[in-house]
Amino acid sequence: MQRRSEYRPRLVSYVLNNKKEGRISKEITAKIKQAAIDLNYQPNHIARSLQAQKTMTIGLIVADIANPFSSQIARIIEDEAQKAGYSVIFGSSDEKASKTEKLIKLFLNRQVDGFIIAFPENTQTQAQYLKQIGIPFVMIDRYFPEITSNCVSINNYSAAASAINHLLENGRRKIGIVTYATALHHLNERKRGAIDLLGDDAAVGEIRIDHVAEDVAEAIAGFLALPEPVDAVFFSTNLLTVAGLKYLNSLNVKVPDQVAVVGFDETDAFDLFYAPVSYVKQPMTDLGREAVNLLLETIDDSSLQKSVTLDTELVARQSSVLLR
Amino acid sequence: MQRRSEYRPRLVSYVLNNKKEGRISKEITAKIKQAAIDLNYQPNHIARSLQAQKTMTIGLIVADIANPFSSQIARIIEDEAQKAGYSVIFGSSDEKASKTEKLIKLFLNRQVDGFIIAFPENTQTQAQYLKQIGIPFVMIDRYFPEITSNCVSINNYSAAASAINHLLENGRRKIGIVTYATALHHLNERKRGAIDLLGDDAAVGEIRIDHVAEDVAEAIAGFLALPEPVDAVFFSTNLLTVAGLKYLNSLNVKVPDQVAVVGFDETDAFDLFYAPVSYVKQPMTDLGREAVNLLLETIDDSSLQKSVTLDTELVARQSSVLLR
DNA sequence: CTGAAAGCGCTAACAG
DNA sequence: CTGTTAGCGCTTTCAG
Repeated sequence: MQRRSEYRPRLVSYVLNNKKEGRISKEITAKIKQAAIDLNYQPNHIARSLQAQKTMTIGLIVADIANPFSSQIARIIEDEAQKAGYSVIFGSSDEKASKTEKLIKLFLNRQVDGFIIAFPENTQTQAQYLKQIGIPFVMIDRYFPEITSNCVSINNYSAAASAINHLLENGRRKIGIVTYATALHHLNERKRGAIDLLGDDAAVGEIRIDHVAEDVAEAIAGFLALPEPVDAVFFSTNLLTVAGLKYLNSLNVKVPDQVAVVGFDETDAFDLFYAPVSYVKQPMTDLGREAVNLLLETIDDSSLQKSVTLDTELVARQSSVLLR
Repeated sequence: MQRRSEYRPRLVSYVLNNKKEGRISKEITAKIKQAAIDLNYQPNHIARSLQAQKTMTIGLIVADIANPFSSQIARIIEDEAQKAGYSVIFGSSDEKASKTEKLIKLFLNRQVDGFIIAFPENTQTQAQYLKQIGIPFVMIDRYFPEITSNCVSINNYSAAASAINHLLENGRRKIGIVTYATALHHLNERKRGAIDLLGDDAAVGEIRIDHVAEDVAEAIAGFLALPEPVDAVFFSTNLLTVAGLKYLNSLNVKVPDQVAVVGFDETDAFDLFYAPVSYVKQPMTDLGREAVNLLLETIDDSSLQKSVTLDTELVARQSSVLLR
């Protein structure tokens, strides 16, 4: 941890950067390297950051790092960033605009080189602010159609449509859709993708994010009490899917016999359900990788403006198979 | 983002620190604060860190941030750290000593004020090194009995014992134990807590961490092929529990009729299983909170040496109820 | 090729 | 009360 050496000034720069310019004789090079090892020299990244105006740090803002979707993405981002020498500092927004704003300020003060953010509702201002001050950032998962900026997301509309089509092809007639009551565009695209295929036949339950269990129960109870009860439910989110399955269990409704189910995102819970749950699988690895790469490109060329849209895969299993 | 003001030098220090010493007249105070707002002054945390020799950053090293146990802990740590003005930089060790070493070096270079680490196997050297250089750190979840240092963990021995006792009380006679083949002390304590109650009656399966599905299947198959087949299985980890349940499902073994199950740690999957799974519940919030608090205390007083051991709770549900 | 010096933005110390 | 200065550890620049 100590430094102090007879060669202070350019030693560090040399040892670390192998600079061509200002070449140093081979013997002194060796001597310096040896000295660095002997003294267990450890560069002070902070000092370097201050002078370079670059911290090699990415600020990651997710909804909640404890949510599997967020943490899986975080893991990929960690790995991908690390390959390029970047570290990741993270924060959870809890879907709150105010927390998002605080985290952005904080990370900005900490001089992160760029952001990867899953923006909550009503944070257009924050996105605009980042654009305005010209700091590199990429929106992941969520995005604002009215703000053109770097963005990595899935094709939400067709992802939902594929789930509904699958249910229709498997003989389901009356399909319930469970989604959040939200202004989040990506979720509304999922809703639209589903409804466009169903028209008036669609039953829609809109769940308040802070009353998930309660509202999901109410929505499904409503679906089942319809004159023509639903024979399938599509959930637009993993949390909603889990909540929905719990409620169906508590009602002793048989999946898929009475109600078929298609969920969104992957979780172990889907495998363990007595009828393994069909779901829309997001390309997590690609999402994370593309986000980091796009950010790094933007750090290099701040004028960049690119949108990456990835396709999903429908994993069909027992929870939605054809009725016999 | 720009600074530049007529009051450069002590403005910043004052505005930010509200220092008592070197008091400033009220009017100039107001003027300075106004100027800070007008210029949208944002302190440069990096510069401050360099001079203060303090980054207000905690390095968190977990096994894998994508694992729910890690990410739940990370979330608590984030919140708790934030209350004290700290940010969290994280890395996943993948249970590899080499990755752990790299991350420690990296975070050290980045001048973190302290570490919270879930040490993998064979990283005693790393822990010793941290002790030796005198940087504050606390071990979480995992620890080395031979290294006295700050540590927050659960009482693994009695946690496992409580699970076994519960199974015995519910009429189970032959209990299988599924755990990792590992040098990790906390897992071996769980094993010991279980075996001490069972003696020769225990059937033990030791799973290689990189062959979980395969080895779990083999272990359980073995349990069931015993002259006296097991009527219960205790899993020492959430990943093992999930793998075990999947395999039992594939065998069409009925839980709890044929085999009772107690798992470790919580996950949504346990709720959705047709027989909600009993499990040893770790006090996640307390674990995270204590870890941060202990670290902060150690940052204040580096001579501190404290071990916090927390108790677990057995959540008994249908997967292990009394046979009728 | 190698020393010396400046400066990144901040805070602490020391004079006015 | 307020202005000036030095220095955190690094890299870049400018002289030798």
